[in-house]
Amino acid sequence: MDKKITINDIAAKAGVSKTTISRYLNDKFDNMSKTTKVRIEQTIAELDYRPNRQAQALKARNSFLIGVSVADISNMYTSRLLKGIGDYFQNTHYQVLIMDADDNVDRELSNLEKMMTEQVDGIILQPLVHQPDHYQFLIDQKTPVVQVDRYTEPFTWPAVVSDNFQKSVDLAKILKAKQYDTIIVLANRITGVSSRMNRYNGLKAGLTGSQITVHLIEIDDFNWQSQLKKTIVSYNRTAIFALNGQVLWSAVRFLKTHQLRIPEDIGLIGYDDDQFADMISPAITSISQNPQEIGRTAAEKLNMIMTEHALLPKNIRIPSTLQLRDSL
Amino acid sequence: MDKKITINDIAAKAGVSKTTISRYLNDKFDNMSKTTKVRIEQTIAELDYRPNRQAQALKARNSFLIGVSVADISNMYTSRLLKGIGDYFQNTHYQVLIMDADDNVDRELSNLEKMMTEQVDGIILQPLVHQPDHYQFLIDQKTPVVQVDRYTEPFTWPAVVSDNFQKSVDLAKILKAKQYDTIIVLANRITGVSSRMNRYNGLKAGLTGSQITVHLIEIDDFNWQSQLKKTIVSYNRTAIFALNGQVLWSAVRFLKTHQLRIPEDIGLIGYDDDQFADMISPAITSISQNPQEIGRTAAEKLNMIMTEHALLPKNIRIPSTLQLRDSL
DNA sequence: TTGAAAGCGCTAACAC
DNA sequence: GTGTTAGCGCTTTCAA
Repeated sequence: MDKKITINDIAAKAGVSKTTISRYLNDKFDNMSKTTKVRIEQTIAELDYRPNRQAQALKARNSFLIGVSVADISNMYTSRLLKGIGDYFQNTHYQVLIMDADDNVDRELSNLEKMMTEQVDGIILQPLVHQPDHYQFLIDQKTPVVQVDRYTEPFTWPAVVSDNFQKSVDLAKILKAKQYDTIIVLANRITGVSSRMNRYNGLKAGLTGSQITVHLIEIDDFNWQSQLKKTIVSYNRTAIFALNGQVLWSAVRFLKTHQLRIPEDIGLIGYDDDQFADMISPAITSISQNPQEIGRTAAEKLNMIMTEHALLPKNIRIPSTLQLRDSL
Repeated sequence: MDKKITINDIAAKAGVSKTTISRYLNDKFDNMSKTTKVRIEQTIAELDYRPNRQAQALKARNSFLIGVSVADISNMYTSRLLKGIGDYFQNTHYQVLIMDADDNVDRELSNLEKMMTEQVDGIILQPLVHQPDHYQFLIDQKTPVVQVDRYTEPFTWPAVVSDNFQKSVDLAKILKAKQYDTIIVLANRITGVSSRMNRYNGLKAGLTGSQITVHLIEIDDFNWQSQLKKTIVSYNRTAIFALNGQVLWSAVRFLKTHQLRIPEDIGLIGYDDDQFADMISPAITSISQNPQEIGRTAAEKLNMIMTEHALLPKNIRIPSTLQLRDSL
């Protein structure tokens, strides 16, 4: 690698002091002669000089780095979330440092530690843990944080989330109208994940007063398949509510394996993955979130906190939409 | 935000010079008294001090930052690629700066410029453009680069890719055995994208000597649907070869809309998205890549170049697998 | 076993 | 209109 060109090289070559170069770099042309400006411009172009961001950051005492901690980078929800975040920061002077917790609490913590040593100016966090004191060091450092998809409780940082509870209440109405007697909620471990809890609790809330029973089955349990089978055979009209895209596809695969017909033998409704949900027969009724908008909004809010010390509401809810198709 | 704790604060509180603190931070305990070490340890814990990476980077003259430029962050291939890259660098002292070109050449260039000002130590690039001189400034700066998924030509940087050409040759054999008379290759614009070119050319190469004709239809063309329809009706036994996951699903949707049965009316084979490919009826035969391994390997190779100035082969091919299902 | 001092690339207060 | 100088937080040489 060549020796890097620095501000001193430019100053020497252009025959001015580095202060003047710095002024040029920061658009302070008020008191700069046309000739100087042009000469600096040429020199920079000639030497293909780029100011060193580390040095600028050191001086400015902030890094212009944003940390983004996601639960698992390898699913569609996350991809679209990151698209939204990236689109927003694209037009700012912030760079985005994305870290994947891989659904591992220790790794998440280690990632957040790394972000702190990188001096990130703010963090967008999809928390793995529900208790905010787990993130005590972030609180202590007073780092600006915006949560996405889920939140910790009691309130610590604002969160941009889907309208999970309300949409499940809406869903409950439909389920009642369709005369189901049992709903099986199929999910990853829901304890401590606010989005999943809200979907589950919303459904139960919407169902109160009806005769419909709700069973929760977590696919992290080794015997979820036998649990599921047992529950299905015990009731007449059953529907499965799959709390996210990956679980939805596990459910579809399960029903296919056991040759259960949708919706004749069993109803099915899922979250996410709507681009595939209408691809199979029958098309799956699903609740479609807007992760890109969640990401964009979270980025915008974080920027507001960082630049204007804005005070935000606890929750900002981005609407999702219930896509009625043929599986209920 | 509180005043940040610096090495000086620790030095003052621990009653030693910052040199000693620096030694502690860099594990240089050879000549350090036990007492000093313990006192420093306590002071750091007490003040919750974290060394400033910008300052370290400035001094060390490298940033320990890796730039990753992806064509489009919002698809499964990319997610899994990033998972692999992240997993590798997780255990190093490098951080990963991911930037999304959003399939936009200008934005890609702007992203790469930003990476350079961030002083990244190396770049993993999924190039949008085939001509290396488009990336001339990276060449001039002698930045270590490893390409993924695609490559520029003539040779400039090593690339970690799927065995695209060979797998298409294999596919051609199957297509011949199944007595198709026409293959429609459905793709995004293939010019300048080496992976797509290799899939297309591999198919043609494998088909030479047979009577089978090959049609290329690019779904970026506004009238691709009518082109596709026209081509299908002109032949007897036609199969569609969809060159990536997104195109595959466009094809499935098209066939569904036009009520064409797979494989009776038309054969179908696709790339990627194998987790959904066996979900629909009939299950779709597809070529399944290993993007996570591509990412991991690229990261590893880049690290080798950066640390040992390793010389790498032009191409490192990660095997993909042909998943025979029911759509041919 | 430890410290003083210089310097990484940049910015900004102050001077002229 | 431009330059001198100090300093951001850290590492490292040289000296003690």
